[in-house]
Amino acid sequence: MSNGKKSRQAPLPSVRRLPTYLHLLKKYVESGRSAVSCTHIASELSLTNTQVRKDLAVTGIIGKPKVGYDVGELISAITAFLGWNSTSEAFLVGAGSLGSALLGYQDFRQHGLNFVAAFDSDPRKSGQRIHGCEVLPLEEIYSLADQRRVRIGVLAVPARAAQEVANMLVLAGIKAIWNFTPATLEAPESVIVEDVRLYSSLAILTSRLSENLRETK
Amino acid sequence: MSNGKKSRQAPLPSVRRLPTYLHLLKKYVESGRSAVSCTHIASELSLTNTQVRKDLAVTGIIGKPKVGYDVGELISAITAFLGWNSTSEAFLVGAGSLGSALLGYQDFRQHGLNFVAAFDSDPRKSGQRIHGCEVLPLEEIYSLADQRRVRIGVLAVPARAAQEVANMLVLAGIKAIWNFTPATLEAPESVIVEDVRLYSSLAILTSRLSENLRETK
DNA sequence: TAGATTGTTAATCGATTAACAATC
DNA sequence: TAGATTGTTAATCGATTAACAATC
Repeated sequence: MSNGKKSRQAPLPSVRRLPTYLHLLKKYVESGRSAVSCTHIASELSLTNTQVRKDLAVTGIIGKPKVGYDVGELISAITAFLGWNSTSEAFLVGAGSLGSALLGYQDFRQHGLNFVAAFDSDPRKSGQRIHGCEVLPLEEIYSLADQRRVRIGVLAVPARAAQEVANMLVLAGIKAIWNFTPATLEAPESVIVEDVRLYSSLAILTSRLSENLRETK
Repeated sequence: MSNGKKSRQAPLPSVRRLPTYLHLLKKYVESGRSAVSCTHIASELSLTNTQVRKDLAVTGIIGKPKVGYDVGELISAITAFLGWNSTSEAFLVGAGSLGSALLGYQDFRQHGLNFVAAFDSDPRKSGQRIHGCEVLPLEEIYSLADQRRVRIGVLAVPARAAQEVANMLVLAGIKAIWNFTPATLEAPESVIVEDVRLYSSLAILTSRLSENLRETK
């Protein structure tokens, strides 16, 4: 039952590591380095060279034995693979302090994300501009999503409002939701939901910390 | 060569999921539910019941066949396991918009993190208060870290300053670094480094999105 | 009691790591 | 040429899932 368009999905752990490689490679460009080997990247990031090689392979890059990879080519390959060579229009929902901070990330535009408007349920925020982005009442999501072809919704509302706002985004035709709330969202199969899970990261930190403290006691 | 204090480390993926369970359980408390089964949690979060059971087991909780787990007990067990039943003093470094947003997260105090001061290299920010937290010049890290027993450093500086500030935190005797920058940090074995990796999350989102767009074309 | 659920052992799956031939 | 490095196949490792006896 071999399906022709299977296209061998890249392993998620590999995709997650690609931005780290990209960050390192950009430093190399600044320092004038033009080629780099997996061995070198691996030792820099405390990984194994085989892992780096496999990760880079998912982007389709081809290296040269004995030389390694061309830094510029590698940057292009990763950037293209991640879809960071073009931008998608995005809405921010929830213009609180986290939301405002996200609007201020100028770097997002170089990483596929272009905020075209922000929304907030608080009427006092309507009409304000945050980092150059206009804040609008929630209800205007629908008309504006139509007008601009907005693909991404960034969710930075309080957890209890998350599902309701997610529903609105889906209804507005958004293709992907970047969820900064701790809520687990329900959405149709066709809509991509990516959870940031800040508290998962904090959980790792604090559980290891309290483990250490127990040990040294 | 069996080492008595091996203590069978909990799998990281399990630890990452615990906060999600906790979030759900707290909603149950509000709605008055007092017991819950793995099957129920699993269907709510689109996981398998075996996975939920294994995850909960790492906290040491014991359930009752036919009944499930007591919601209150389960909340206590997860909270204790993650070290969220007490707080550690924390420094924020980098009082930009992201840093300010983090200082505003009141919820962190319920999750083991208590900001006692913020630091920024910009002298114009010194003396300001952000969400009740005083902003101090970077150099004062050392004296203040001594004074309060500060365990956690939260890094929200620009990537190019990350390593330098991390070094300062280590020198100041910090036990764990929560790294919001995309930089890969070097630190002694004994210091816990937990990376938030916002761009890894964004990479998953945009790569899946551009994959979808290619398919529908 | 019957049936749902726990706790645990075994099977499966996927990612990481090791090994090695091909190459410039 | 010799040696470092790539690309790829095989072995290992750990996490997820399945199976099932014990239990209230």
